[in-house]
Amino acid sequence: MTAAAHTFQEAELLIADAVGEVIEHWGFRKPLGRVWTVLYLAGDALPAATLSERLSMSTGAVSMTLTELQEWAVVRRVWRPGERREFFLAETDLWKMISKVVSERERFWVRSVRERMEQACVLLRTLPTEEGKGALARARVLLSFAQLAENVIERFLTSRRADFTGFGVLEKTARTAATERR
Amino acid sequence: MTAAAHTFQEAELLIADAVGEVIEHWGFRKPLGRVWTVLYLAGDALPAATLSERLSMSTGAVSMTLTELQEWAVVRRVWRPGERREFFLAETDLWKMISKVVSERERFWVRSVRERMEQACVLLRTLPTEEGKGALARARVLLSFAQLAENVIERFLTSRRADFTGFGVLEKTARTAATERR
DNA sequence: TAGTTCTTTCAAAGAGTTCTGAAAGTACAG
DNA sequence: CTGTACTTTCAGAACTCTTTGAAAGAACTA
Repeated sequence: MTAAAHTFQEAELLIADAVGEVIEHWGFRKPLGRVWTVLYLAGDALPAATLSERLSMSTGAVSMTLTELQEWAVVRRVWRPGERREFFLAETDLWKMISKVVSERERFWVRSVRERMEQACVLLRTLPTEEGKGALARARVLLSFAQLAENVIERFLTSRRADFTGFGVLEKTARTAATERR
Repeated sequence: MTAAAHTFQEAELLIADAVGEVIEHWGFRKPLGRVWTVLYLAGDALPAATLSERLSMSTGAVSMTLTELQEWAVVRRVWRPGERREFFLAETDLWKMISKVVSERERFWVRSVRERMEQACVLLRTLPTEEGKGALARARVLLSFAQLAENVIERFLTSRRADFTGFGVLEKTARTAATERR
């Protein structure tokens, strides 16, 4: 292997593992982030064997991971004329990917939390005791937090990027990237 | 047990489990959320035995959970004159709690992700190949996302509540009860 | 001091999750 | 149809995380 190829794979692994952590923090398995990252950085479709090699994963693990990534529409399968094996290509629109997960997973989850809190408030309202009244007041605070979260998600999904405009690193940096100085 | 007490505990468990899930989603153990919730809803200090009873947890689990909650300054220990056992009281300022976690945990974590991405970009800059240049461009996109996240966190911590003003369920309902401003 | 009551600790059990790799499945070429 | 190349599946292994409960510890009382 050339020195350049070695450097490339070092950087690749560094980013793959970082993304793996992020994605794990978000409730997915680490390998999903790692595999997606390798495909994303490649900028081109790659066969499963390459992924297995570069990330030291078994064929089984790669296969399962690619299946899951395709279910989330974050990777897609492509055919190469003349090639027998299949290639995999990463989705590149990050906002689209994030929206999809928020919309298909977070949304229902937060709603269920909010609903259970409402249900609990209904129960607490029937209580005449001092303890019951106090608990109701506090339960309502928690409920309002759940509602806040639901609102934020709803707005995010309609506005496509919530109110992150103004935090705007993206607008500037994504193009020029004057960031890594060392 | 009276009917009212039964209703109370049903509601309590409903909320405790919902909060447990939320907190688990946020990377903590479920029992932390459950125990905190019981204390919070009680609005008063409670002995460990009560928690163990109401949440069906072993004494050991309750003790460990309370220790962790105290480390996060989300519960504190209270001494009652004439009582031999100790009582535990929930912190009620939700924003304060959230800020603390973001500040002491998320902040460093996101920074480490961003740093690794910068490091990877530095490596990729040295590559003359087409593959290397393309990967660098894409790595910079990921880096800018990490920077965005870091910015959001930073702003959240300085503004105490990010730009959630305008999503404002909280202004109506919660402010009076939960959040006394600083 | 000894006795009582409550709390903490931690080794081991238990539960849950993820990965491996061999075998089965699929698809294509000759 | 048969052989080859590749992919998927899934039972079991390996691993991680959590909880239990008994014993040690601590704090107070008499």
